[in-house]
Amino acid sequence: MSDEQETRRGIPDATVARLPVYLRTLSVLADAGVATVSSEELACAAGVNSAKLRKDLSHLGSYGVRGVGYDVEYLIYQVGRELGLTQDWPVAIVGIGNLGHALAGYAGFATRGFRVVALFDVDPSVVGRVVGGLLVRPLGELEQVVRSEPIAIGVVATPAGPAQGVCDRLVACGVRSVLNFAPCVLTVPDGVDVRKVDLSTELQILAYHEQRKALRRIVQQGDDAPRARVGGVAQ
Amino acid sequence: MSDEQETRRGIPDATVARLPVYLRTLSVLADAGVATVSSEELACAAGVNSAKLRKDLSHLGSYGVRGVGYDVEYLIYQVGRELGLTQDWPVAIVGIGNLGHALAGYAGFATRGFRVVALFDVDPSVVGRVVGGLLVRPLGELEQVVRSEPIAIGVVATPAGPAQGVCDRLVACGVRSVLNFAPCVLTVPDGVDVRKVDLSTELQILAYHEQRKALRRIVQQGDDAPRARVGGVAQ
DNA sequence: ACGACTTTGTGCGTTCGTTCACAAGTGCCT
DNA sequence: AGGCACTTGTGAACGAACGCACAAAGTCGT
Repeated sequence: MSDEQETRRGIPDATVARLPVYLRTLSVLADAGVATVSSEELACAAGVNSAKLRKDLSHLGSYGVRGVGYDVEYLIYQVGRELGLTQDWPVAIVGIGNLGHALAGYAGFATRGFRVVALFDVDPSVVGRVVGGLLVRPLGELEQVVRSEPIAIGVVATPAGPAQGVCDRLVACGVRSVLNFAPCVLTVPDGVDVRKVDLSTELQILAYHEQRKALRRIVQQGDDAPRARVGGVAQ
Repeated sequence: MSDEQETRRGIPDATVARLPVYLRTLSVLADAGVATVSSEELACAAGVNSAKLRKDLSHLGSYGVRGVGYDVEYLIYQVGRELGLTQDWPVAIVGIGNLGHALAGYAGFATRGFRVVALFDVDPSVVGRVVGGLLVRPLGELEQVVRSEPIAIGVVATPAGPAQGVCDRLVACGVRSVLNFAPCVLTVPDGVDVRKVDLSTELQILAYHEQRKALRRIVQQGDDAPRARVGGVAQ
């Protein structure tokens, strides 16, 4: 695929989802003083197949050197640039409960171009307090603040009930990317991206596999004589 | 595919990942007093294609009635059973910082068979405090506690540094499912499942798409003439 | 300068997931 | 009883993603 096409069409979603992992792995290597890394080493550290890693990186361009590997610093720069981390992304968090509190103080935000610039809540007992060095504002000021300081990404950390309403208001203010921690599906117009982070969902997926593993053990025990094809069960 | 095969081989990962969403959507409907729902309605509420929803549900069995739809209560029971939510899953959280604090108090845990039974931290200023009704224990007691009250799922909410060590200790105690909030890749032996929740990754994915949208707007505006090279981004 | 060795970038077959489209089944109304 | 309107469950086509395997391209030692 030509570079022109690549730029126009974009990178496969599956690849984009892995780039942050590569980036973090690379940062660890850089901090350890590693200057060059092969796809095999990097893939192993990132927990993926090396061919997949190479194909992923090839979507960004040809930044490797055959027989040598990738220059760590240079690759960090290229991946970061592709992800848009060379820019500054102002973030607003709505809903400063337990989770919002944790998010406001999360160091990971600051490290990579993300800057929390505003916190909002409806609860009068929370409004006015300072969390993570920022004043918590009443939700009513959302429109005004977002207009004065353009917000790129809105984080919804409210309960499920008010989440859609908050999201609608964010979108109305021009926010086109939303990170949703509320346990519900958010509906947005075309051109707006939503990603959901759901602790409960993850736990339930783990529970499914856990149940499966328990079941398999039982089958294995009681399955001495007849049907011996226990080995074939594994994924 | 026969039911026998289905039970043995399991349900596709992509389907398992959506079941919790269906379950929550169904619960909302049930609370609203809805007795019966069609695949089209449920799919819309859950934000997926109706054919996909039907195929997903068909993996659990034939629980729909043609011409009518699905019985909400019955489907809730079946999905919950498939996910293993009829059982009780004891959960331990390691790392009671901002995030661990939020997790310990998260209501979503309790609602569906998950029961937080132990909290651990290394920080002496946190150990001994009561969070979400539970005493925070020193990390040294982990082995002892996990043995006396079998833990099904371990939640790692520590910084990246100690995460792998904590994970290893959990696995050594017999924990076979880990939910990882630390920004790093956890390596575990076969038979252990790990799922990662990463706020920073999600933000970076949003940033990528946000950058893309911004770029596209620029191209659209300045693309009257021949098409100069798009922002010179790729090279 | 040259050959042996290493590692990238990618073409290709395979697997997994999504979507369409429709036959088969169900309830309702006449 | 029979026809009609509606909905499920699924075969089949399509598309995305994965991983193997290898040629191309580079380094390093002699």
